[in-house]
Amino acid sequence: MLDIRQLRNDPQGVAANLARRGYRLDLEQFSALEGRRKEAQVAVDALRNERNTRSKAIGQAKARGDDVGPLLAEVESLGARLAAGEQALAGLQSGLDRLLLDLPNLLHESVPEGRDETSNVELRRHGEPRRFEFEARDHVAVAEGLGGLDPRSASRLSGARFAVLTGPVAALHRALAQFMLDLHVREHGYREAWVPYLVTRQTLTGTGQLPKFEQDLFRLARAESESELFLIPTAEVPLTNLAGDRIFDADELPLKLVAHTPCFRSEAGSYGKDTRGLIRQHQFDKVELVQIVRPQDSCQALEELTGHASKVLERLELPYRAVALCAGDVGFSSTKTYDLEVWLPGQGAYREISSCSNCDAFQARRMQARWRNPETGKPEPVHTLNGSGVAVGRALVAVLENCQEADGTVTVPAVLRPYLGGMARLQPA
RNA sequence: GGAGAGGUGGCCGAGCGGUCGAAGGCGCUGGACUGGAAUUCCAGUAAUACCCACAAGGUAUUCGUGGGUUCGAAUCCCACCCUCUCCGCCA
Repeated sequence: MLDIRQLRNDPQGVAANLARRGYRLDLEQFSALEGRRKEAQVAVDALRNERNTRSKAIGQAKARGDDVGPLLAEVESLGARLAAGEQALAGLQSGLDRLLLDLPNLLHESVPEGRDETSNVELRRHGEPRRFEFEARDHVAVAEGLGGLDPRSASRLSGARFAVLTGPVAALHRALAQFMLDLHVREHGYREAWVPYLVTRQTLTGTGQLPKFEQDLFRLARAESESELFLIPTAEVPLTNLAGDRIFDADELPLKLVAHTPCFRSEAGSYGKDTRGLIRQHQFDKVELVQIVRPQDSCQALEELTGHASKVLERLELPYRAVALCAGDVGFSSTKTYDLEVWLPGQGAYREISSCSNCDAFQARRMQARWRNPETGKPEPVHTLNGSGVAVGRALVAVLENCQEADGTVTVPAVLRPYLGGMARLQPA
C-alpha cells in the first residue's frame, strides 16, 4: 500500500512513477473520491462530537437529579442523521481502500525502463555453461532415464502440472532443500522457521497477493462455514506476516528468516507455457529468505539477500546470471527486483530460479509492521524483503540437466553428497 | 466432538452503563542523586484518521471481530473468530 499522504501531496509524481510500470492511475477519480470521503468524515465527526457532548450533559444532569426530558428531546433526530452519515462514509471509505489496495508499489529510481522481460538488464554472469560432448537431454529425459519421474501417475492422481518423483530423484530433491536451508542458517545468519501452509485472506492482503490476484491462488472453503483459507503461493506470505501488527525495537532488526515450504499456484493464464517437465507446476518446494529491516538498510539488504541466493547456485556449481528487472516486469509489491537465472542445457537458455525483491514499506503498511524509530520516537513502517534461496524444483531441473553424463547417470554436486550418504553419482534403477 | 475460563495500551493486569483512552505494575525516556554506575526518588510515555504546515492545539475512532439495545457501551444482548484448562478422539 502506498502512503496516502504521498498520494495527496504529490499525485503527479506518484502517477508518473506508476506509469513506468505501464499502470495508469486515474488521479481525477482518486481526488474526487478522497475529497468526498474527507467531507463525509468531517460531517460525521461533527455529528459524533455533538452526540458525545450532549450525552455527557445528560449524564451530568442525571447525576444532579435534574429532569433530563428536555435534553433527550433535543437529541432525538441526531441518531438518524448520524447513521446516514456513517453509512455514506463507510461506502466511500471502502471504495477508497479498494483503490489503494489495488495500486502497485512505487519503483525505485534505479529500476531500468522497459515494458517487459526483454528489457531486463543483465548485471553479471557466473560460471561457464558446460560444453557437452554428447547431446544434452532435458531434465524430463534425464529423470525418466533414472526411473525417478512418473508423469502418468502424477496426472492420474492430480491432473496436469503435478509431479511424482521417486528414488534417486526424490532424494536429490530433498538433499537440495536441506542443503539450502543449512547454508542460510549456518553461514548467512537466518533463523529457521516452520510455518503454516494455509493462511487467511488478511494474511495474503498483507503481502499484496490479495485482493488483486485471487485467481492465482488455491482457495479452500470449509464446509458449513464461511471461513476460508488459501494455500500459500510462497513462504514469503507467512514469513513476512510474522512482522505484522508488531512494533519492533531498533535492536531487534534486522530480522532474517528462512523456511522451506511447498508453494501452490493455480498458474491461471499460463496455459501452454512450460507444459513439459517440472518448470511450471501447481505445487513446488522453495526455500525462501525474508528480511525485516530498518528503512535506511533495505537497499543494502537487497544486495546481500541476492548474494545469499547466488551462493546457493555457486556452491552447486551451476552457471547463472543476475538480471535487474525492468519497470514493466517488477512485481506488484516490489520497488526493485533482481532475478537469478540458471543455465539450462536442455533449453539452451537461462531460466528464472530466484527472484529477490525489496518491498520497502509497501507490505509493512498493509500489515502494520512497524519499528520505533529512536530518532523520532514514533512507530514507523519497517522495510521488508524476500527472495527465493532458491526454488527447489527448478534447482533439481538445473542439476539434472547440468550434471548429466553420457551414460545417463548424474554426477551429484559435491555439497549435496553429505545429504545423500556420500553418493557421488545417481544411477538408473 | 463434550465441559469450563478468557481475549483490555510495547508487555502484564484492574475496571463491568456516564466525567474511562482506561487504575496499578513492568519496560522505555528525561531529571534529581553519584567520581561513574546500580539502587532510590520525581516527571513523562498508545495507535490511527481528520482540521492544520506530517508544529502547537483540537475533533473522531480504537478495550478480539461484526451486529444489536441505549441519549450514552470496555461494561448489557446476539453471532462469529481466537486462546487456555479438563475429557474424548487422533498423526
